Amino acid sequence: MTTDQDLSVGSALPPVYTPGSVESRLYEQWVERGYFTADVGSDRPPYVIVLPPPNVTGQLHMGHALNHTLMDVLTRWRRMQGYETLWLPGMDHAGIATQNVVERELAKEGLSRHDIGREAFVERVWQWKQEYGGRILSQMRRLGDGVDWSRERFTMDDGLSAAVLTMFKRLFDDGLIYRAERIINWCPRCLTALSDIEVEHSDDEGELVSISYGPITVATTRVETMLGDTAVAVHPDDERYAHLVGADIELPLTGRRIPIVADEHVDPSFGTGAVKVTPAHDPNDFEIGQRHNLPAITVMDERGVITAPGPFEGLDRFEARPAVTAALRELGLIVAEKRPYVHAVGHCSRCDTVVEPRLSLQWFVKVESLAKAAGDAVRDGRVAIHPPEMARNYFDWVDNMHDWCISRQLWWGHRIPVWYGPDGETVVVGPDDEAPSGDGWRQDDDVLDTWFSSGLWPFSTLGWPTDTEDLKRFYPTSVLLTGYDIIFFWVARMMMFGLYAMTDRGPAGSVPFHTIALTGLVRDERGRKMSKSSGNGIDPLSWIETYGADATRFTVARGAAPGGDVSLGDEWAQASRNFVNKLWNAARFAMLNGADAHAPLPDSSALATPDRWILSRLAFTAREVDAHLHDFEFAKACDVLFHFTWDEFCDWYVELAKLPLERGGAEGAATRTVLGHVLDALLRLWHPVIPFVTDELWRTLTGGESVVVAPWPTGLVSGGERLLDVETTYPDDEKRVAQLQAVVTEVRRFRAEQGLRPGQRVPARISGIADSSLASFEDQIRSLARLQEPTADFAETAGLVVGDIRVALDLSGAIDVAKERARLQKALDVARSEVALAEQKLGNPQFTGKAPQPVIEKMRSRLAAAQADVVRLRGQLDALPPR
RNA sequence: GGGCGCGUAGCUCAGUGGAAGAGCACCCGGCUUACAACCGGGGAGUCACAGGUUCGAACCCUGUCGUGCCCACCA
Repeated sequence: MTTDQDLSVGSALPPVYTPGSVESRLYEQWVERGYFTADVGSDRPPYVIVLPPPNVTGQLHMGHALNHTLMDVLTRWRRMQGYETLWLPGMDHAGIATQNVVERELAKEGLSRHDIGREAFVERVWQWKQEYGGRILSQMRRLGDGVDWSRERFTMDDGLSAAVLTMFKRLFDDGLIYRAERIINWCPRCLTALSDIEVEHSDDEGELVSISYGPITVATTRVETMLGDTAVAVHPDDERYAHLVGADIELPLTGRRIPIVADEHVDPSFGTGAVKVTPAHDPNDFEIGQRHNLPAITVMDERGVITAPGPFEGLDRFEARPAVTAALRELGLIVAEKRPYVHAVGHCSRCDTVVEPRLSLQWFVKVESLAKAAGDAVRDGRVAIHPPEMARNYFDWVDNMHDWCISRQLWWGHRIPVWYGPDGETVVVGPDDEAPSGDGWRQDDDVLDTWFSSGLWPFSTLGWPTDTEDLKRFYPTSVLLTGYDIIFFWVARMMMFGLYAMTDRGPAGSVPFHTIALTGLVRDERGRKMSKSSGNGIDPLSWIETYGADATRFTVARGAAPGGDVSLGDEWAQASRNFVNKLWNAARFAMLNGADAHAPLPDSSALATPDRWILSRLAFTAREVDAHLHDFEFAKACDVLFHFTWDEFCDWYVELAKLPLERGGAEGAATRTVLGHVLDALLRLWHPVIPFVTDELWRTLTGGESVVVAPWPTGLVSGGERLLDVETTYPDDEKRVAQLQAVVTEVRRFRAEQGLRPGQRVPARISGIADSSLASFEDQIRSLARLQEPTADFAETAGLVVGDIRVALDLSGAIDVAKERARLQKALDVARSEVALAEQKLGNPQFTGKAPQPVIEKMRSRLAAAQADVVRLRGQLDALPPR
C-alpha cells in the first residue's frame, strides 16, 4: 500500500525548496492562530524573554539577526517543551538618535527645532514615528521572530511613561535622585550632557605645551582652558615647590592672581609636577577646587566658544587653542617647545565630536546602593551570567560606578517631572499627581537619559507600577539575551532598577531575569567588526531574499558560541541554504516513499539493524541538542543536528532504507514507519532554528496543525506524548553499522583509486559476516558499494579486508597492480609504525605503571589492531599478481 | 596605565592531559530515478616561538612575539 495517496504527498513537494513561497504565508498564520500570544491564565511554567528594544529609528542589522534568532530558538524550544512562553517585543524611543533624524528632516526645510518650538517639534517626532518608525518590526517578521505582538510596547507609550514618572519620584523620595552642579561630559554639537558611558575614548594626537607661570611651569594639552585657571597645584610632599605653596602668582594674559595650593591628586613625577587648575572645565580640577575652596570660572559656552572677556572671546575652542599659545609665546612664556603627545580624548558616542567637560546643573542618580545590589545579585547566584567569564566585566563596572547623570538637554524623551515654583520650590510630580499651576511655576526643561526608561523594561512592559496579572506571572523574566557590548548601558541599569522597584518580591523574586546570556559581536568573513563605517556590513534582509530566512538564521546560530564573536560571509549563507535544501529533499524522499509518522513504531525486535541504529543515534542527538541549548551553546546544538541530519540520516540511513523500501512487505512497512518517526522528530528538533521549512515539511508529513505547537521530542515539562525514547540506545547495532560503513567506504575508496566508473557493477563475493541478525547485510554492502552477486565464472582479482569481513572483487580484467601495490605498501608502513609506537608505549614501565587503565586498554587494542593490519596487508600484497 | 581574550588546515573556528578535527575553499571521478544547492574519493597542519612540569602536552606553568577587545579624570 504504498499507494498513490502516499506518493501524492511527496510529489506535492518540488525538488528545490523555495523559501519565498512559504515564509510569509506561514508567519501570518502563526500570528493569526495566536501561537506567540502568551496565556496569562495557563498553568504551565512561564518562560519569558523581553526583547532588547531596538531603536525606533533602527533597521535590522546582522547583530539583531543574531540575537533575535537565538531568542527565537530559546522561546520556540521552550514552547515545544510545554512552557507558557512569552517573548515580548517593543521599541525604544532613542532620545538623541531620533531627535537627530527629525532635526535633519527639518533642516531640509531650512528649519531648526528652535524655529518651530518644543511642542511642535515633539509633535513632529511623533508624526515621524507614525510614518517611518519601526521599520524593524516588519523586518522581524521576515526573520520569523515569534514575538507576542499583542504585548508590543514602546518606551514612550502611556504605560511606560507612567512607569518612568513613578520610578523618578520613588528614587527622589528615597534621596537617590539629586540635582547638582557638577562637571559632566558635554557634547558641544548635540548640546547635551552625556553619561560616562556615552563617551568613547580614543588615543588622539595632541600637543603638550609647557607654560611658565612665573616661578612655576605647568603643562597642558588644552591651552585655552588656562583662561579659567584659578590655581596651580603641586603635591604636598614635593620639596621643589614647598616654598611656593600659599604664594600668589600672576596668571598670564588675564591679569588675575591665583594661589599655589598643595593637593594629593598631583603626581610629582609627571611633567613639571605642577598642575594648572581649571575647576570649571576639568573634573579633577573641579575636585581640587572643591577641596581648596577655589572659584570656578567658566570660559566657554555650550558650543565650545570662548566667553572669557578679551581678545579670545568668540573664538571656537580649537581656534582659541593656537591663538592662546601664540599669545603666550609672544610673551616668551612657552618654555618648552610644544611636542606631539598621544593621549585619550573623549568623543560623543553619537556624533564623534570631542567632548568638553563642563560645569553645569544636572540631575543624577546616586548609584552606590543600587549598584551594590546589582553586584550582589550576581555574586550570590540569583542571577547567572553566561559565559561566566563575562561576570568580571560586570563586577568591574558596577563596583566602580560613578553617579549617573540622567538629564539630557533634548526635547525628545521623558521630560523630567520636576516643577520649580516662583519662590524656589521644587516639586516632583508622580503619574497621579496634579502638576502645580499658577504664575511662576515651570517644568524642568530637560528630558531623561534614554537608558532610564529602558532600565525599567523588564517590568514596565508587564504593567508596572500596576500589579497586573502579567507582572505577577511573568516577572522575573527567564533570560536576558544580548550582546556583551551593552552590559553597562543596559544590563546593569535593569539590574539596579529591577532590584530596587521590585524589592517587595523578596530577594529571589526581585531580579529582572534569572540568567544573562551574552552574545558576541558580528564580524565579517575576515574577522573584522561588521559596521557601516567599514563598509563590510551584510544586510540580513538581502540574505533572507537570496537564501531564505531559515538559511539566514541557521548561519548566525551556527556561529554562536556563548559570548563569542560570529564571523559571517556569503559562503556561510550559501552553505546554509544548501543544507536547508538537503533537509527538504531528505523529507521529500521519505514522503515519496510513504514515510509513516503515525503507525506505531514496531517493537525493537521487529526492526532491522539500520532502523535500531538510526533510532539510537537520534536519541543521542536529541539529548545533545537539549544539553547544548541549556548551556546556550547554539553552535554546538546546530552542529550535532547538522551532522546527524546529513552524515547519518541522509548519507547512511536513507541509503540503507532504499533496499527494504524496494523489497516492500513487512520489511518495507517497518522502514517506512521508522523513516516517518525519525523525520518527524528531526523536524521538531530543527524547528527552533529553521522554523519555516520545518513547519512546511512537518505539516505535509504528519498532517498535523503546526510544528510550532508540537511537543519537543525530549525533556517535556508538561503534557504531550513523549515522542522519543531517549533512554534506549542500541550499542550493538551502532557497532554493526559502523562495521558496514567501514567496509563500504573501503570498497568505494578502492573503486575510486582504480578509476572504476561509479555506475559500474562489480561482481563480488562477501564473506566473514558472522552476525546472523544481519541477514541483509551482504545485500546492503552490495547496494551501497555498487557491487553485484558473483558471476558463474567469478575470478577474484582483488581482495579487501575490513575487520572480519572480506570482499573479493572480480574486476574482469586487470586491476592497476602498481597502484594497488603502492597503496598496500603505504598502508603496511603505517601499520608497522603503529605497531612500533604501541609496543614502545606498552614496553615502558612508566606508562604501564602510571597511565589509567582505560588508556592502557586502548593502547593494547590499538596494538592488536595494528598487528592484524600488518598480517592482512602482507597477505594482500603477496596475493597480488607478480610484476 | 589597568584588565580580559586569542594565535590549530588556504579561510572561519571546534578540540583544554592520553592516536590532530569540522564547515567552506581546493584536487580527482560521477547527472547512481530525494537532492549537481548533489554523490563518491582525496590532499592538506613544527597546534605562534622558546623553555619547564609529566611516562605522555595543542591542552598545565614561565617567558617572548603577534593580535583583538574592554575599562581609565596623569594635566
